[in-house]
Amino acid sequence: MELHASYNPKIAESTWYTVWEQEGLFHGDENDPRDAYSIVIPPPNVTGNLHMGHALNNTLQDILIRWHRMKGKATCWMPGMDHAGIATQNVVERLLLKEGKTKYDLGREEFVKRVWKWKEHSGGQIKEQLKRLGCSLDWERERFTLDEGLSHAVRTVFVALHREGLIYQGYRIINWCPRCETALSDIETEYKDLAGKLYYIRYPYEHGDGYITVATTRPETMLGDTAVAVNPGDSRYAHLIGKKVMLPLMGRPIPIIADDFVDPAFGTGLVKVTPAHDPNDFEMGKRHNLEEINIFNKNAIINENGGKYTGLDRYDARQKVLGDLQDAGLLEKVEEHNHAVGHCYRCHTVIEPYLSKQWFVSTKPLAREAIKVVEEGRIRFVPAQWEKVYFEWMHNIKDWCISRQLWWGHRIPAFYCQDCGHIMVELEHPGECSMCHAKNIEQDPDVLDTWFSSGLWPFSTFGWPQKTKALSKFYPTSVLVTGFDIIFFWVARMIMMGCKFMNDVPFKDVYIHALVRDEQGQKMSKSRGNVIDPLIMMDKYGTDAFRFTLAIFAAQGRDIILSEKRIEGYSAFCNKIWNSTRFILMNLGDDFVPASFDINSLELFDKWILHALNQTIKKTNRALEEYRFNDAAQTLYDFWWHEFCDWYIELSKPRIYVAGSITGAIAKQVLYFVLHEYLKLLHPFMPFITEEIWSTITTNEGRIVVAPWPQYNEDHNFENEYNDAELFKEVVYRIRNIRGEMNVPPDKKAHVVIKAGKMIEQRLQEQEHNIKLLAKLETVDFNPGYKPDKTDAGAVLPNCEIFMPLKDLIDIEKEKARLDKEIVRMQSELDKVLKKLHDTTFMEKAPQKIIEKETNKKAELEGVLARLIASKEKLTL
RNA sequence: GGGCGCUUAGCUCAGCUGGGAGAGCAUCUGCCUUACAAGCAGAGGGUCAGAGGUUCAAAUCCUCUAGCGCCCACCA
Repeated sequence: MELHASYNPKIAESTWYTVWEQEGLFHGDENDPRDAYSIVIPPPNVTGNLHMGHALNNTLQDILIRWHRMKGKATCWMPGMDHAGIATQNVVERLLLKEGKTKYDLGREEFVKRVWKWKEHSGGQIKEQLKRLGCSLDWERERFTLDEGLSHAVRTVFVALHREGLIYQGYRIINWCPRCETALSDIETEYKDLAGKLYYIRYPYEHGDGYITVATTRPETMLGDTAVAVNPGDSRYAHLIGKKVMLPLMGRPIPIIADDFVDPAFGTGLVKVTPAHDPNDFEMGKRHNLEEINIFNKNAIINENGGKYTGLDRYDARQKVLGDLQDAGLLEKVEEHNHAVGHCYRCHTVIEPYLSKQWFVSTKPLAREAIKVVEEGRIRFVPAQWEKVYFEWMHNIKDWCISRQLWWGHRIPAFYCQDCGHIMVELEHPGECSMCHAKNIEQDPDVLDTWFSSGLWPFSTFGWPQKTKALSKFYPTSVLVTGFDIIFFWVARMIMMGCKFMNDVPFKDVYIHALVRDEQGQKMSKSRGNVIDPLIMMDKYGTDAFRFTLAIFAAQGRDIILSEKRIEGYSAFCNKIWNSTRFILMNLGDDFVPASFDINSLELFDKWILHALNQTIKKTNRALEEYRFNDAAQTLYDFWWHEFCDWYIELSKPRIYVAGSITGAIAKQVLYFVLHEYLKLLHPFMPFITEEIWSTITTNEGRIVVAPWPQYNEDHNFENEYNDAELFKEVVYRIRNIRGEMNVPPDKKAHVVIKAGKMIEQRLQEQEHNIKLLAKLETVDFNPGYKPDKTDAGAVLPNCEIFMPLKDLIDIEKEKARLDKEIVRMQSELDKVLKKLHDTTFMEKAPQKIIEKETNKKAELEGVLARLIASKEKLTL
């Protein structure tokens, strides 16, 4: 049993993942009789590279999965990727552009082939990166949203919803990205407040002199105006209703109509109505039977309906229109005006409200059940505040535009008879028209919104619509771990689809974690230079340190700005674990055999550390149960470094250094036991280093991946011993403090005298050798009647006093200052306590327990203070 | 226009159901003590954004204010 002199993460990280995978330890077996614990991965885009968000998201999932695997659950973590319609198509289009080609040069079939090729070639790098991160995914089950099985599930859902009337085709205003050349859903449009302008334009009356003035932010759309509207209650314009104005530039008479939508207080109270390019105007157009004139082509270039502006880009058209209006004296004024402008969430181009025929999901009926399951607590959001966000959106949900004019994605299973126009929605190509039996059938060219298929992810991946064993074993999944940014896109859709098609919730908990700010994460990071690449971090500090940092950062909150310094700090922790293990192994000896130990033979600090370990197990479990990853990580950190290493290991040294001693044998067993148990506790956070060490210290116990999770042990509950040890630690700490403050270096021989009552004296006397060891003392005297000398430095504890005779080494002024500081601190503590105890309402109303506590504190502080003052007086004599 | 979150040590952040302010890094002092200098021991540093309220007691609960950030919303 031997380890290298310092921890090199690269060795463990290059070894273990392959072993785990080869041994099939990550596979979730649907025939496993044990309780299931399952998670589906939020499928990363095939375009993806592991970024900080993925790293956090998957680290947390891996912690949960590994934890439950060790707890003996039948665990399954479903891996896979998302074809990511727009995002992926954009990437490949960009690649083509480098060859000077567009997708149209290739044609649809060839283009899609290219995307597949690209996907096979480079799309899988994130898979390797997830392995690098240590994610214990069940790769045997890996799925892709566009694979045959999932595509079948998508068609099945589409057809079923269509049969029920929950999917329909409609001619409506949707959000159109002129760059991606596709429709988008409402939530795929990001609104940004931009500084724009409000243009006041004069529309002359059709007959006679005069004009009215309308205000607009998008003057170019006037080319498609088919009316001007006023509020029916607006007395200023009542007389105009029914009259006509002449649309400038186009020379077309349009009516003035009355509609409640118009806000008399905005602009002039007169609104130009462009039904084809504004959702409100569209509604108004419907109410008033207005003509819908589409003036844009799919690239937001003015089409043949735009008169002389035909062929101009929307912004060029805007300038030209404004110039012409100006020349005609029809541009009354221009005001600064901030307003929200929609942008494509993939390419950030300004979207255009665009009238077109699209497929929609009628979401209200699906939302009802999805709301209910959360209300009833069948799905729980953690932190709970996100339920509110969820409800807010679900209650106001609007129909979901699911058709995309892309080539990469699930082709919509709607088939059009070219002869009679009949529309058939079928799982497979119908062959002939079910109405006229013509064979001239064409499938809808559009594909489905990527999120349509991801909405089925929790059940489609397990084989649905087949009734597979895996599906019944692992659905509903146990928890979904994701960021709040996709609650609407994904979480809500999964809940709706799961409830609809599985008749059950897709997951029981939704853990929403914070968002990590990364290079994409926005403005702040780049300028501040705090961009952090997970792959570089893993390279520099090791995966375990990186994961541990993410976990300890994963407290509730919204933004995480990771600091590299902290990762570095926790890499030191890895080294600490490594070296402390090395110490243990060096000292166990070749003949060491792990064995259970007799409780009765344990010494004080054995019991103390077992008690502390026990508490650590309890706290870690509780924290993980509540998704408080940071608390769990912090608990594990503190225990190992500040309890086990700082105290237990140090105290074990004299015991184990004596060859063949009984006390040494016990200490060795305890050292081994604590290490053995602790590695398991740490494993979900740091899979690699723990497996590496585990493989060295165990035989015939299998991999730590599947080792039994430590249990809280009632027999290891040593409250009294724990308190005794804490007293001892306090004494050592005080002596060290004197040494530090009075500049007594370790090589200077030092002595202390402890003055205490019989009980305390006896307890400390038992630990005399340990006090000497840890405070580096020559001697410790116990003398209840000790009269301190002027040259003694002292410390006062509630139940004992410590003196360190310094003779000529003493610096009286320094010692005075040290005591003064202590006196001031104690005095202010005491003042606070006295204030409470003198407060009659406090004495009346505070719980007895608190009063007792304060009373004890008072006595304690008074005693300490009196002795401190006495010590100080001695100095001045 | 609604809704939400954040503001705690120089920096990055913890602090669950209200009862003696914490971590990592940085800083200062002393140590290469045979597991670890990626270390050991000690120290300094915060009227917990501000104001008010509830309470015997508030970093913690409530209200308001300020600053920062996010989400939602059809005001041209």
